[in-house]
Amino acid sequence: MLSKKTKYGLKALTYIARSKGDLPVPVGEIAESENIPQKFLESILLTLRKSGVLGSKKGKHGGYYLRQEPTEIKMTDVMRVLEGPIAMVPCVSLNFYEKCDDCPDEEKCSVNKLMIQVRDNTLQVFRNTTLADLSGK
Amino acid sequence: MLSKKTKYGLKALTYIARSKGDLPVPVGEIAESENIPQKFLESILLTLRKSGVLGSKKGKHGGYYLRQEPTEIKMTDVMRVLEGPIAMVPCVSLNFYEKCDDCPDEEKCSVNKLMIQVRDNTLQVFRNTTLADLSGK
DNA sequence: TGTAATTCCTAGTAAATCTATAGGATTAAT
DNA sequence: ATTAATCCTATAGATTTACTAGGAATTACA
Repeated sequence: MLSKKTKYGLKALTYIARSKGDLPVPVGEIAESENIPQKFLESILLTLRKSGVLGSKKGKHGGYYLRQEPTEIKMTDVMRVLEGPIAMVPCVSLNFYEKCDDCPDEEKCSVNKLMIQVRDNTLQVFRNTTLADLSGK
Repeated sequence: MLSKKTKYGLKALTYIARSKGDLPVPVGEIAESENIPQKFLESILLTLRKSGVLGSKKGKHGGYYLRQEPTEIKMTDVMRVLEGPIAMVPCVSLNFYEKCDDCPDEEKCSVNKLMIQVRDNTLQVFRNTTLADLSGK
């Protein structure tokens, strides 16, 4: 299941991508428009900023803005920041690999084989989708 | 992330599919061989039985057995029993659909569109994979 | 210079979910 | 009878999720 954090994050990014003008977008505006608890959204946008997806400006007329064009912002990156590993098991994760403590031999593990397929298919979707696709730009 | 319940369940099913002979397979044997806590595995196999994937026989020489050929047991069914919805958001689930309480219009929701693609790709894998593929039979 | 509007940061908390464990009742083979 | 299994209910500890609280720091602008 997708966490609310990720869902809210994606909606907020979409909102920012669609917003007109050069002014950074304040959290309050996004929260109200997208029905997201403001304080929660604050913390989400903060992690997106720390990961380099968003930039921010403090103070009056401050807010958040995209650091790249929507066409350059890939879902693989966004999803990894918000949701964590794309793979369903760590032993199949490209960016967050971990060996299973049960499983003596990954090569022979039936779950491993199945989850590699799922990972590859999901990855294909996220690699071929950018924020521009989400926001219709 | 895949729950341990699902992971253990898949491993157990694979083990049963690979086991020779007509005798039902006792939980203790699977638990030991696959490094799964026995009591936990008991409850997992119980839900697989209640859902119709497994049959069981009580008492001495009892245990669990497949109710269909491995080639007939699809991952879509097994995953739905063990893990629940295949979709990452309820508003995109075929078998467990629920409207989002935030989102006023699904048609216009960027998350919705993206998750439909992920769902379809994942579904394709699970529909084309049976227990026979996992167990190498 | 002061005030309002914003991000930034740390901490905490209530609820849900996950991962089991406990203890026995029931059933069947020998 | 004894032994070896499944079946059933309850519960407990750990982790994660989804927030909330409170205020410090920064900036625009009157």
